[in-house]
Amino acid sequence: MDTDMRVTYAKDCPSRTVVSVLANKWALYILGVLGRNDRPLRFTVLRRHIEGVTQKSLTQALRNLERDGLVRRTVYPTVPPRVEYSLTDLGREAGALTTAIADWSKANATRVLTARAAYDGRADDDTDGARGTEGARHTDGALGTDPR
Amino acid sequence: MDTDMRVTYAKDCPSRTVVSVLANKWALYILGVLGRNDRPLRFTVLRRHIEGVTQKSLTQALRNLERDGLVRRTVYPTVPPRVEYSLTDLGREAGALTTAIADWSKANATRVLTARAAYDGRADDDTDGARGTEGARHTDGALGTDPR
DNA sequence: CAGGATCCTAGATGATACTG
DNA sequence: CAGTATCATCTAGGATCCTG
Repeated sequence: MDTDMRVTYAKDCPSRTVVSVLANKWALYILGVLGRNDRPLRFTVLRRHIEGVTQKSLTQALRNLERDGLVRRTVYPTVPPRVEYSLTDLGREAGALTTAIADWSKANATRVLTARAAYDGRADDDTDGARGTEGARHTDGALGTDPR
Repeated sequence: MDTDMRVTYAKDCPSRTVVSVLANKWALYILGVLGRNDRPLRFTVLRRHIEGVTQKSLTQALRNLERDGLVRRTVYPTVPPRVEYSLTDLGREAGALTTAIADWSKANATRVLTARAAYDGRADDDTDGARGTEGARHTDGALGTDPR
């Protein structure tokens, strides 16, 4: 009867630190790509797989994942440089989880999008003419502007 | 041999829209809390469970989840108001996945944090005195300032 | 109690240019 | 190729005050 009083996710809980790493679009995609191929991938290849990511964001996300021991970065001192990324054991575990999310997202995208459309429809109704609820809610939504 | 050329996560892939919903700290926690208790929870209770979330962020996250059909919002027209949140079937599915992530995070926090410390240690070495790699990398890290 | 409306800023992201 | 460095931007999120 005290479930109303307990704190499930305490601020200082270490799990929060880890979650905040996984709760990242790019990190999710990286683990996904790396998890699906088990072979190490090069920076550029990785980037091609994750359409729309800038090299900066990708680099940053990779660094964070490397720092947290989820991704291994191997540098071959050749010229031109060759850097390969692969999952560590830890990363493979996490990757299984995030891949599950990506897969579920793909499988259920329609259900979600339908619900969303319905919700927006309702909102339009009782918002009358005042507006304010239109399409621009999320940042990432699938839009048409071409990848560049 | 063309796995190097294929795009795994296309920009217009609907899954990306869904992932961007789940790739959110607060959404993850909400699904987690709601998933663990199967009973509907009130706004304030929910908020207590997720330490550190502001009412704004919580409201926003809940709205998005409701919009996407993952969370059900029930309003009781009493005074004072009573609003309860619970998972839909869709939300329960997603919740299972995100809870898995939260659990894994909790279970492996040490491994991650250890790797992180090691990485930062190395960085400190070859950064010499120049600095720039210290503790402030991530936003969420467990800090000491009290919840308020 | 459960938010809505505002104001404001740190940090995330994008665009661009440069380099070992 | 695989970044690093910079500058401009943008906005999610925090702090506050208000209300049905």
